[in-house]
Amino acid sequence: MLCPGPRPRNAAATRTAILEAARDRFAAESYDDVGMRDIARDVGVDAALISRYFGSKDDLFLAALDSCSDGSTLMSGDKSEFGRRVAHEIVFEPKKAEKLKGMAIMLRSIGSNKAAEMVQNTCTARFFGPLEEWISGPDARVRARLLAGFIMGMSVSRELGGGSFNIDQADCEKMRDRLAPILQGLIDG
Amino acid sequence: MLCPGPRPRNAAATRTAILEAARDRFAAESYDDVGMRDIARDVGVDAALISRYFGSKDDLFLAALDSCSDGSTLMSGDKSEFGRRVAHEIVFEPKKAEKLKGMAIMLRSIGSNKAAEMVQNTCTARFFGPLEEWISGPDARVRARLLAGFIMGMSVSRELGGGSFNIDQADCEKMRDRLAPILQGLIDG
DNA sequence: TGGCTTTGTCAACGCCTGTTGACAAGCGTC
DNA sequence: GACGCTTGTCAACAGGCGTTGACAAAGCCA
Repeated sequence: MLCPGPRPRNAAATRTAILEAARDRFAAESYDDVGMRDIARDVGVDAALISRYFGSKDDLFLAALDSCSDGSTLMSGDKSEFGRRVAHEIVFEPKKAEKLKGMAIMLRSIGSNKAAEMVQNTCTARFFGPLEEWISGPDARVRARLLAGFIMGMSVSRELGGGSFNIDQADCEKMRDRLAPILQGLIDG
Repeated sequence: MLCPGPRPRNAAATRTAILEAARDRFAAESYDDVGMRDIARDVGVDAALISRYFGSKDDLFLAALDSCSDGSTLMSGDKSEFGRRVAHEIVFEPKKAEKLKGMAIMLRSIGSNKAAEMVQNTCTARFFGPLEEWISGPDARVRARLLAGFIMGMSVSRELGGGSFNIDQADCEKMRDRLAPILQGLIDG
């Protein structure tokens, strides 16, 4: 998306472009691996401009995290179909789902000392909390934690497999069909 | 464990001490966050010595990973008790379990570009593979992936909660009791 | 047109990193 | 004791990082 010639003067558009680039970068690489100059290059802008618009790298990271849709989008739709729906997304639409970009960012940087606290706070406020409320019923907190753990765990498992589960289409369907009732069981109580 | 005065001349012991310190560091912090000087300070040695003994930081990381007991220790014991045993360890003995230190290292650094490939290879060779073999039966690969995902996911979930599940003792027991049959179900087929 | 603010670029700073080669001291052997 | 190998230390390097302040140019307003 880089164009020759000077960048048009449009602060709002530039700011948005930076934020989007940051979101993509942080969803694909860890906090430490993402450099201000990388993001700047994506946008076609000087790295100094990011500092001016967003303050520090931490602030940019938080802004990127906040700009993602929260876990509540995961909870939209029929509650009785949650298991099948989420299992399908996990197995067949790994990161295409824009709704999970926030989770991708958190998973990427959970290991980084500099980002851990920000990630934990965001996760509690925008993922664990809403999920727990939405589930409701007895032991909601326990079930929410198990649910969140399983969902994130499958993402990690795929990541550890090098970006895919390394199984064929038929096995993917089997995985989905095994996963769905487990997730649904945690929803139903 | 730092002593005043010069370090006694004992290459083997020093090498071992470096390896142990590296293992602990990498299990607690990401590849990027762990510095050669940090490890050196833990051992009470100069950072240059690590380079001489282990080559590069990558080599040290791999050596630390290799020195951990592999996933097979997770599979020791009665297969029919796997669910209860592992669920208990996950909930009540998070990282005390030395047997999971290798997994801790992998989880810490899975997000880092520089460590990702090493982690993926190690994980496949020493965790996914053995688990898949051990499970056996129909859809072993699918069940192994789900199992591994769930186990790791609970570690991530705890990490995202700031190092604990933030639930009381009674809820911990409930979590264990819900987790156990799910894991066991994946073992039994 | 002349000034003023906004928007973006550029060069540089200080800091931290992994790694290297020269140097010092311990220790066994002749 | 003198040699030589081993073990550990020290200082320095090159490279990358986030951030800063000075500067250039664009657009707006009088």
